[in-house]
Amino acid sequence: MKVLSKATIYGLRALVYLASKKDRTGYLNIGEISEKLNISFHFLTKTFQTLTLHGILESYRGPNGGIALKKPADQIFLTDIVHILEGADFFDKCLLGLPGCGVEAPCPVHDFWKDAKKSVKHEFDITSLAELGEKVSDERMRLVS
Amino acid sequence: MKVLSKATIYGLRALVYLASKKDRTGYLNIGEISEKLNISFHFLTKTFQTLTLHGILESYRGPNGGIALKKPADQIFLTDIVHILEGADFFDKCLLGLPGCGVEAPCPVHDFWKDAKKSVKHEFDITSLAELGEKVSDERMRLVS
DNA sequence: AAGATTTAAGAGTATTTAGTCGCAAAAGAA
DNA sequence: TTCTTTTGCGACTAAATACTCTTAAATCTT
Ligand code: SF4
Ligand code: SF4
Repeated sequence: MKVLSKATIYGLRALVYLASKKDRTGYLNIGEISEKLNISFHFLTKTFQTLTLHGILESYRGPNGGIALKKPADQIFLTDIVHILEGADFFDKCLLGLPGCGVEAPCPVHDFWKDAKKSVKHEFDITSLAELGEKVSDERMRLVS
Repeated sequence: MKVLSKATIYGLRALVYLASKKDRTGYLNIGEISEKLNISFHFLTKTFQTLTLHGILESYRGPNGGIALKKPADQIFLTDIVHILEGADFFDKCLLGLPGCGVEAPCPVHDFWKDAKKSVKHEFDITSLAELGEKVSDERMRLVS
């Protein structure tokens, strides 16, 4: 049950890492993040650019530059990230790949799939980067293999 | 939230179609299925071969040959299909792509993701091809765009 | 036995996703 | 001004996924 692309996975891991460093002020260096989380620097940079473009991050070039969350971490939710990195229709996809999920005649798995999506979406809606960041720092959950 | 590959999607659609034709006896022609469901013949054939190899289907060559379910449709569940076509670890994947889901230190989304997977798995466990096939024939739900 | 039908199998191609590289642009430091 | 640091951006390469095509093997029909 792989639901997220690598770009989204890396972006999320990096954002949670960022949120877990809430004490540190200023910008966080992308090179450092990519090293700590063992993610390709250039690949991560591209994802960050997308997030910057969409108002999740703020970036700054030059010495001591880097990225920072543009809003408080408790105001950024998984749904926001996923809609940006996977597309606005992320939660509107048919399990059987049929077009126009929900709008036209439903496919035979409709009955349970619409509920499953709804419940996952709800979790994504209420889970903030702040919450995940705290879990990482408090309960030493891992972000890296 | 795309969770299934095209091979699995086509395979499932075809199996449900097959189950919906429970009145028809003998083997069902792959060419007919691919035409009715608008799926590439050769692509579908390969998926069917995998399913035959794993005891879901029975195939027969020559005139009036084709495929048929090897077991009654109410004894084949979505979990069976998905484990064959997507891999036995289908329900053991980390949302953040970390290895060893559940066995080692969990990732920060563990709390809700393990429940989400469990509940989807439960639905896959109890949903049979017979059930889906009946929905297609009785309630004219669609299997094709 | 010869020919037609239909699945099996494997090679080949195209598209998407993932990852890499090089250089331009912004900003600070010397 | 010149050099260094660091993000922005586009081109390039690699790998995985999604098809497509050709030929072989099994089976029936005549
Ligand atoms: S059925 Fe469920 S999955 Fe298929 S189209 Fe309707 S909502 Fe989407
Ligand atoms: S956390 Fe959830 S998703 Fe991540 S490894 Fe543990 S169970 Fe898997």
